[in-house]
Amino acid sequence: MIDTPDEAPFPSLSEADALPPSEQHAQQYAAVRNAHETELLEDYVELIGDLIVHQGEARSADIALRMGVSQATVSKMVGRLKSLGLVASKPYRSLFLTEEGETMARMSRERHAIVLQFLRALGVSDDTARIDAEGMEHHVSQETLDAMQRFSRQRGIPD
Amino acid sequence: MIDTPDEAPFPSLSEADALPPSEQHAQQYAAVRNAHETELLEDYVELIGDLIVHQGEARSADIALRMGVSQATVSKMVGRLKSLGLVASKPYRSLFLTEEGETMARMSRERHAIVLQFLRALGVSDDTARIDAEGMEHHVSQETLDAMQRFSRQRGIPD
DNA sequence: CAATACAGTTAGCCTTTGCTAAGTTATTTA
DNA sequence: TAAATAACTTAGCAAAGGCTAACTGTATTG
Ligand SMILES: [Mn+2]
Ligand SMILES: [Mn+2]
Ligand SMILES: [Mn+2]
Ligand SMILES: [Mn+2]
Repeated sequence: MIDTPDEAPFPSLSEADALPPSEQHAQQYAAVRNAHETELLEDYVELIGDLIVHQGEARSADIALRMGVSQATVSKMVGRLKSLGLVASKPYRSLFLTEEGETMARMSRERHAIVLQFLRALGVSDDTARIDAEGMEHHVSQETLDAMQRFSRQRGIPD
Repeated sequence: MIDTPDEAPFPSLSEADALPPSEQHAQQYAAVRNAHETELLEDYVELIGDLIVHQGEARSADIALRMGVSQATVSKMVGRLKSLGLVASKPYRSLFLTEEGETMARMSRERHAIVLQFLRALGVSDDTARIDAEGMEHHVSQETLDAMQRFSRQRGIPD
């Protein structure tokens, strides 16, 4: 049997980091699963809000086009958004955000903008920054957002 | 009908950013959907590799504990990993990574480490950095990884 | 104003990712 | 070594998020 000392004589530089305690580890994954539950809702309400601002109204066909999914998929998702009280609409008519939907949209938009600006300030190209921000935004805590904002303000491109 | 000028006389400072062209916008969301398809696979192989290194073997019960899911969920996922050729095992025995699994685990682990180190270098606390890195890692392009690594090396905590 | 085109919905299918409950195999210990 | 415990698997269920095909309603326009 190979001799396994209780404590290494000195820590090797190439030694891999130890695993975190399992409860903490589990919490990491739980936070990710949690984010996944609201991600799409956030992107939908954000997009609906943006369409209302930029095009005057939010129509399912536009959402489908911009999301890159079928209209049927949008229709089903809109049903879910309505049942969650985030969106209001009459059959065959365009979409509106409820108060709650507006709030979620505003928060998502702000968070999205912070992440995007941060990536640009880091030196990432615009196209890549947009792609990465679309996914990263949902996995960024307030603490990290604050750090990003500090960084952007300090050495970022103005505006 | 309301008069809509072809071009605004001058850009307002508080004007919201225009929406990206719809094809580009759709590509952003497509990239996120794409990342979601491999995310869990990456976390599983990474964890299996880590367990083998740190505990000598990877057992389903450990994975379930660390992932924070039921053993049944792990069992089903392991079936998928095997069918994808990432994992090998005999019924009721512990798990091994195939060559392909090792490769995916190594890449995931490296990417994960870059993101984690970067967040710490940005000034984010360890606990938060771990949580955010677990989700962000799957949505970070090579270009962004490079930028993160540059930043960490330049003003990061050494090691 | 009728025909057509466009927009929205519904039905039915699939995959992924989770769960619980019940069974099977392996390991530990009395 | 038999019983008990722990580990693993299987079956069956559900929700989320995709799809296509078929249908219904709205808007345009000849
Ligand atoms: Mn967004
Ligand atoms: Mn997004
Ligand atoms: Mn990881
Ligand atoms: Mn992860």
